[in-house]
Parts: sequence; C-alpha cells; structure tokens
Amino acid sequence: MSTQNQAKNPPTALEILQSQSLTMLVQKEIERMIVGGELSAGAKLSENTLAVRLGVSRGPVREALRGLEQTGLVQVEKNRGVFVRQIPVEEAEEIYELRATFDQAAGRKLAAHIAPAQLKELTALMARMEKASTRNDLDAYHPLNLRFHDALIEYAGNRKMLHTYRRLVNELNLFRRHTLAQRDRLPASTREHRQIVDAIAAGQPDIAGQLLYDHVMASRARMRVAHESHAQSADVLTLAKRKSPTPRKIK
Amino acid sequence: MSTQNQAKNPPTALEILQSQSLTMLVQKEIERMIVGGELSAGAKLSENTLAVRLGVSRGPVREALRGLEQTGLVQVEKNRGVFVRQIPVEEAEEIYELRATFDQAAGRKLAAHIAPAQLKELTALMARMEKASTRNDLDAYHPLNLRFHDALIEYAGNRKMLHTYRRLVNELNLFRRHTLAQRDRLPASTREHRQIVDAIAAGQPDIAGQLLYDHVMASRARMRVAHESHAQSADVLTLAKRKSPTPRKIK
DNA sequence: CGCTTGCAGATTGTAGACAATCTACAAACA
DNA sequence: TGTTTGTAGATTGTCTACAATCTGCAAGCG
Repeated sequence: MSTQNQAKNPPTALEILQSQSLTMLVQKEIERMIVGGELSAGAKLSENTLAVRLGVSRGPVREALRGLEQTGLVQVEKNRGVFVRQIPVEEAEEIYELRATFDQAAGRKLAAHIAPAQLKELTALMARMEKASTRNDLDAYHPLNLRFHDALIEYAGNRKMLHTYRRLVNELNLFRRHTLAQRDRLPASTREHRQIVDAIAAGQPDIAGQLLYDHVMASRARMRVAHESHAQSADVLTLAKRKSPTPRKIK
Repeated sequence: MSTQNQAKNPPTALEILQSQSLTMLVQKEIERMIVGGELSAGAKLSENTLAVRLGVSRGPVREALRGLEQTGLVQVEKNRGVFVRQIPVEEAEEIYELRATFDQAAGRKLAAHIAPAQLKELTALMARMEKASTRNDLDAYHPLNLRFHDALIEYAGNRKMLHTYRRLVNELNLFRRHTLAQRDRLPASTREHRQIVDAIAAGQPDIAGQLLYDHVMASRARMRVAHESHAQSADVLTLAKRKSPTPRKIK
C-alpha cells in the first residue's frame, strides 16, 4: 500500500475497483470504528450485527476480523466471538519502549543526513505545537505530536520501519489513558521537541538519538503515572463494562 | 499466544480444542508450507487446491489467507488470487536494518542486567556455533545463529519486541538468498558473536549495542553482495518461474 | 435456600451453491 | 501474418443454509 503511490498518483477509480475488495473495505471500516472510539476496548463484535450494519454477509466480515486479529486490534476466542483487544499497561509500556527505540534510530539517521525540506517541515510542526502548548490546547497538540513523530520515522527512509511503527501506534490507540498523560506536560514535551530538532539540524546523531529515546521514555513514565493515579476507579469501570471477561467462565 | 504459557504449562487437549479453530490450523499449515520452502516465492495459492489438500472447505482457507496477508507472507490480488510474497532486495535490506536496531537495543539492556542462566545459555549457543564454524558446517550454523539472536531479543524482556522481531525474521525467510550470504564468513561472524557476549558479560551496554548493530549490518552487506553476484542468472530464473507477473497484463 | 442440570435461543464454525471476473485459446478480420 | 474479438473453462467473491457450540434462565433436587 504505502510502498506504491507515496503521496502522489491519486489512484484511479479502476485501480480502486481492482484492489478494494469487500473484505478490505469492511476491515477498514471496522478498524475506523475501533480507533475512532466507536467501539471501546473489550467490546464484543457480533458478526451478524456488523454484517447487517455494513450491508454484507458474514463471510467478508469474518475475513476482515481475521485480518484485524493479526494486526492486534481484536482478539478472537473460538465459539465465543471476537472482542476489541484490551491492552494491559505492561504491554503499553513495551510498545512505548519499542517506539523509543525506533525514534532513536530515526533520530540518528536524520541527524546524519536530512533533506532541507524535511527539516523545514519538522520545524513547522514544532512551531505549531509550541503555539498549542502556550494555549494549553491538548486537542490541537496531540495530533501534531503524532504527525511529528510519524514524520521523523518517515523521513528516516525505512518503509518497513514506518509500517511497523504505524501498526504499533495504532495498537496503542486501544490504550486510551495514554493520551491524557500529556496534559500539563506540554511545556516539557515542547522543550524536548525543540532540543531534538536542534540536534538533528546540528548534525549530532548520538545526541538526537538519545534525546528522542529519553523523550519517548519520559512519555511512557507519564503514561504510567496517569494510569496508576486513575487505576482504582478506572479499572473497576472497565471490568464492569466488559460483558464477558477474558478468562472463560467455569461453572 | 507467546504472552501466555511461556515455555511451560503444556496446553491441555481441552485448551487446544478451545483455541485451535480450523482457520488457525489451516493458517499455520500454509505458513509452514511457505517458510518450509514447499511453496516458493511468487507461487500462486489456489483456494480450491489448498482446501481439498487440507480436507476443509474454502471458507477457512480464505480466512487463513487473509491472516497471512497481514503478516506479510502472502499478497492478495483481487479476482486473481493470492501469491507467496516476493521480497525485493531493498525490503530485505530494510528488514536487516530494523533487526540491527532491535539487536542493538537488546544488547544494551542485556549488558545492563542479564540473568546468569541466560548468559550461560548464550555462551553455550556460541560454543556450538564455534564448533560448527570450524567444520564450516553452514547447515548446523544457521539454526544456531537464529536461536542466538532470538534468545538475545527474548532475554531483553520486551514481549512486543520479540513478537515483532519474529514476524520480521519470518518474513525475511521469503528472501531465500540471504542464508547463503553467510557462507565463507562463518569465522568472522563467530568472532563477532564472541565479542558481543563478552561485552554483555562485562556489562558494557554501549559497546554491546554497537557491536550487535554492526554485526547485523555486516550480515546485511554480505547479503547484498551475494544478491548482486547472483543477480543476473537468479533474476531471470525468478521471472521465468513466476506464472503471472505482479503488474496486471493489459491486452 | 443454594446448587446442579437441562433446555431454548442466539451466535459462531463450516460447507456448499451461485454470481462475477479472469485467463487462455481459437476463430474472424484487416 | 498479425491483431482483435468472442467464447469456454476455471477461479475467485459473495451469499445462504446447516451443524456445533455457547449463554442464560428456569426447573428440579438436596
């Protein structure tokens, strides 16, 4: 997908018909519902309900769900159904650590050689984040932050890394509380971004890499704190909302 | 899967029946056929043939193929069929670079704190590789090398990283020529392994990480050389063997 | 009163059938 | 002779139907 047509060549209607099978469309739609929050973590996905709602039969729905299982968005339990995956905090932390590793590697590469246009784009994103930060506008800040880090990986020029990174970030969306971790830490986060861009512009690979690693790991630490502070009430809510808990009931 | 029952608790027959749906079994079987070389890169996978051969209907086969598509092992072309993916050399290089990043991170962590039993296991694997190296026995060396690097990632203690790493290595199996790259380089590779284990044992994170990164990137360079030296004849063969080339024919 | 057991409804797993599309070959034409 | 076009066979995409399993509730039993 992203290996072809990178940000140019709008695919023709013919190509769309050729490549977009019902299954793929269904998969994208379900994925949209999940990451968009329409289906919350732990929710059960009924094949029949989805099929009726999307106007197709159960076959394509089942195939789409198999695909989503491999991407880590849903969890299939035989004869019981498929559920939106619940990411335990330990797994979220592991993903953060992986992201830190990716960002570190990207930072190194970019500091060694970055195209002027790319550096300009990073600087522009950073400027917009600084504005959002002064307004303490988390809703504006968060998407910019995502774009900033995504751009870092993209500019590093390893498509496999970019693909893997995006899959991980997508999965992390299932762990809702991580977004809130940034609240009240926008100034610190913004400052770190500036240091990172400066190190890249100055051509200091080790420093840029280390700053990025520390930056992401700091987000991870904030996420954990936010999780723990809300742990009691939030966990009770989560458990109550889930219809059938992961471990099979034994009567 | 690997998050539960890690190398203990042999799953009971009951748990097997509960978790193993036909689709999953079919998916594993097809995957085995692919990585085992029974189905070579570019080969077409006929739903009907697979279904008959495995004694099931087309439904589970289609679902399994959808899953394999997400893991990157096969490529689905609408109304044309699914094919075992062909990994271009550029993508193989990207995977090597990603592996290098993973190994670097794992080396750092292990040098900081590794359990004695784990260090002992790494040392044992290394000793067996040295023996294979003196006999110039690539068939014995290669699986040991895989286990060595897999153990490094496993011992680093990030299950998400391990899962991602294994998926990448699995995908790399589709790029056949990379195994041969090690031939005649066993002594160099073995020497590097010893340096790596020494750095880990000595508790030198930066050195262990750097050595591992360089080690994998050296494998990548050898792979590229091996690829280029066989490029002409091999590519002609590959193209001839493939029944329907990726770009759609236009009459 | 609490626990077990059996049944009814609903949901998932699988198979088979039909429609849409592609591929290949052969016939027709310039 | 080379190109185009039409058609037959095969393959894939999707739907419908049936079998297997699960869930929840109520009746029976201690």
